[in-house]
Amino acid sequence: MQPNYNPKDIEATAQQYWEDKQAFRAEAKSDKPKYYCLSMFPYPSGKLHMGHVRNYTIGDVLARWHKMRGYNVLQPMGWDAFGLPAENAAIANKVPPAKWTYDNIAYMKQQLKSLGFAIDWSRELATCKPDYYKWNQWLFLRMLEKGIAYKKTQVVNWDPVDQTVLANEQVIDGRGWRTGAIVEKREIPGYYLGITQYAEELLADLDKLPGWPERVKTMQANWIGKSFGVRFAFPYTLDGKDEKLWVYTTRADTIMGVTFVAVAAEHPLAQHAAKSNAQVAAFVEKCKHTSVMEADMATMEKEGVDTGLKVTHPLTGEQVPVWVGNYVLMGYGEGAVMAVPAHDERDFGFAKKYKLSIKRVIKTYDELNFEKGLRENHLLEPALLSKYRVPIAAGTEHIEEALSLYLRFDPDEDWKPSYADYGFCVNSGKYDGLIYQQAVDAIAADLKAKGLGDKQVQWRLRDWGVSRQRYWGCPIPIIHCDTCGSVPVPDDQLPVKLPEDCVPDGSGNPLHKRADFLNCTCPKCGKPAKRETDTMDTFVDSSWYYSRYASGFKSDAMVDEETNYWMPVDQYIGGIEHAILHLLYSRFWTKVMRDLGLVKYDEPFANLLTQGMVLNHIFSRRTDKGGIEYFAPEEVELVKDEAGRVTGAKSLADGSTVDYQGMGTMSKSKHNGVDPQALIEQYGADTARLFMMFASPPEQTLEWVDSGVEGAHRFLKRLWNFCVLIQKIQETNPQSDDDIQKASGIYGKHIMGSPSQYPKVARREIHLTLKQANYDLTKQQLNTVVSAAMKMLNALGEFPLYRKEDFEVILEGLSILLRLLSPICPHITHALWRELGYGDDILAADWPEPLAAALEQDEIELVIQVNGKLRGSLRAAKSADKATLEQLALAHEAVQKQLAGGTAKKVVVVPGRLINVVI
RNA sequence: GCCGGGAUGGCGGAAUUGGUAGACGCGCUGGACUCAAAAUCCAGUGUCUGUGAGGAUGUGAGGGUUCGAGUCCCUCUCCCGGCACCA
Repeated sequence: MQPNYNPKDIEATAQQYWEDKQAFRAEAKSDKPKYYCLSMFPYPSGKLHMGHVRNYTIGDVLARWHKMRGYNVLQPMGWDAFGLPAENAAIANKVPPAKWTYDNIAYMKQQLKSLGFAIDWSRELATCKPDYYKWNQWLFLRMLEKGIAYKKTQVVNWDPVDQTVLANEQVIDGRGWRTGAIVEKREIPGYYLGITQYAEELLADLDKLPGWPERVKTMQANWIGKSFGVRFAFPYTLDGKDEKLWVYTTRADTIMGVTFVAVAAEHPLAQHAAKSNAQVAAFVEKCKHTSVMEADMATMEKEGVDTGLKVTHPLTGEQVPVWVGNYVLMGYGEGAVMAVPAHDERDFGFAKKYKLSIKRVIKTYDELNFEKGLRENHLLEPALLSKYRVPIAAGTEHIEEALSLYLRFDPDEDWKPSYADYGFCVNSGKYDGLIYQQAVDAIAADLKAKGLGDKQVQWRLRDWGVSRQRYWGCPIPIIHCDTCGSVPVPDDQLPVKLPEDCVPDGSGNPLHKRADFLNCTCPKCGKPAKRETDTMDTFVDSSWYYSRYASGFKSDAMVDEETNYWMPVDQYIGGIEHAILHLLYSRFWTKVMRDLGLVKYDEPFANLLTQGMVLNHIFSRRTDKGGIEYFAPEEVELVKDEAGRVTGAKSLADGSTVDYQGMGTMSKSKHNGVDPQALIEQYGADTARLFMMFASPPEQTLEWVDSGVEGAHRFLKRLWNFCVLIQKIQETNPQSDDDIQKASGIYGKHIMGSPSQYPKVARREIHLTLKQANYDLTKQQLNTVVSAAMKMLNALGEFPLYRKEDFEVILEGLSILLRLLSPICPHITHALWRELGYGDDILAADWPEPLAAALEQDEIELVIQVNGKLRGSLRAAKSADKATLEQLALAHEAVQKQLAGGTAKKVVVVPGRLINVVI
């Protein structure tokens, strides 16, 4: 055994051992229960960053832990290899995205291997390979046949200078990131996948996922957004023709408070008004430059203009003005909304801004309760006043004043959130007094009778637009023929291969210039035709890779029967940022595959662990052109205020000022990723893994700091040194108490306390800590598993070897410690397990379980509190009953001191824990 | 803005789910070893107060429930993730 811990040697040796034994190859034939452990595959951005190390170490710990507990484990790995960064790299370095991507994969694969992950590399895949993306195309064609895929117009960001479509990420404050040009909205045709056809099932099946975090299920449910409302129409006459303006609302109870209607700029009514009204025309034009992003839509200044047109209120018959609003989107719902300024915050602000009338039609339950509470109590109670936040002195009798303060509805003042609360109708004619559901029922019935509307279920979820006007993606298998229109590529001509030698230059899709790709013959009529140049959203690639891993990689089928053995994934691990889109798309894709008879499962991921993001500082600066550039944290010097908070930064290169953007996810595009390579080279993979797991629990956001790496490494060195010592003692083959004392160097020295108690205490500590660690593993709280291993080493190291049998306690404890630590630090534990002669392969060892006999104790310590404050403690027999404990506590000097001769009002005894004396 | 989550010493975090707040580690301070340094080992370390035993105070802010609140309830502040073309 080497006297010093040398991670380079032992890690290489351990990895070679696993390689030789093909230790992580998964076979679908097994008597053992299966465990499919999957970490989200990486985008090959160039180098791993700490988020990857965190993600894959968590997965590896769980995979190895299950392997040791007797499961048949599959842990695969691959590459989410299509995407925008490859094109950006091509623009910057003039290298084809394919070459850049394959080089990155090679480098990152070697990085992953050096971390010692228990991956079955025989199942590696890359989504940019034709044998993979062929099946994207094949399934897309099946969806087309079933009417799940279809074509319609989509709105995109258009950079007028580069003449190209921009991703949302590439639009900074309404301008193109490279050109600084003001971005325009453009409508172009594109393909959509009908995920809304599965909305009901996607929502309902969340209940079949007990192994998912509640927060993720809540987010998905809110995203799908099932709502029960009323769709109805405002009739109007235009150019002598009777027309209807349709809207949808979930608040039909407020319909009598409608004072205007707002339509999108692209709505036919707005378009009509624009023809004769220059003001409307100008506004419609201006709306072309508003953002397509929801976050921008929600925060931007709400603006509008009166079209001068009027529609008829379907129930009152009143004439209602029609406005164009920049906050109404043509693509969503009807492209028009009813406005009830009294009970909707957005409408309220809009009405006040443009001096439109506000009509109150709802009185809330709170108002009713408040009024009732006041009248019944006569006196104003503080609790009631504070609950309703009425600024009036408590205890007075000014009931009418309090009522007027709370009940006052004043459109001249600011909006109050309570205006949007549910309640009962007022100022609503025949509907007065009806509560929400009654009012909605009555109003829907009346509208239906007039043929102007009905109840309708609506979803927030929209169909999935999959067309991307980009080169580095999976080609959409469509051929455009002048005679036959859009024709699907026949199955036997799949895959439509993407040429791998293009170099994008930022001005549109290079496929447009590739005659060899573009020109083809129409499969229907045989005439010359053009290929579709749009490629698929990369979320398509990641929507089914898990089922491909789990199958035999057949060239003649998307998946095979093996997928039904491994699937669903038993543990999926990935960043919380994927909580909605990726996970929802994957669930949808699985259900489509199931309906096509390809797979037999409804849901792809049985258990989900959402890893917290690894954050680092973000620094950026505007370029001369108005675009944006990012600086890596190592390129700048922080500027801090007196409180030590980061306020800005300076470039180390030229001392110029750089903007501080706060903390954010490590990413290639923001240049704030930390490469683990230096860490691995200096300290080894085990230290990197240990530190990452110890830093915080998996689900928690982690702000990157590397202080503490030393500590993790120190622990491994201490462990190594301790094992060296133990091996030396072992080699002396001690036969007596004297032998063991001589070997451990305590012979003839005085030992404090009673040496016979030490092994018992240490052994209990080991088993108790193991119990906690095993429990933490089930909770996937891995940072405290590391603490447990540290505690065990502390316990073993503190304990003097006095009797011959004490050495057995050490050997037992050490075997527990090594096995517990092995999923986190597989290399060092592999080496030590063999060195100390426990066996050949720690992976084949049984997982340790705490022994009841080691945990037993007959006396326990109880805490004594007086009025909930800690005042002392006492030792009592484990079997002592409540009355005995109460007597002991009352007799305790600390309690006597507090009582000062008085008597206790009450004594609370919590068995095994504490006694609280109330005086 | 909307949806979801978070906030505990100088720092990362722990707390058996309402029962001893600060486990474990980092950092810092002091000491041992050394010609010296590194490494290693030992001791201390929330804050205030006290020579000391001790006392007071303390889990983002404010209020509430309880014998007892980091944990439950209400209100607020700040931070992070997502918002449909980053992946």
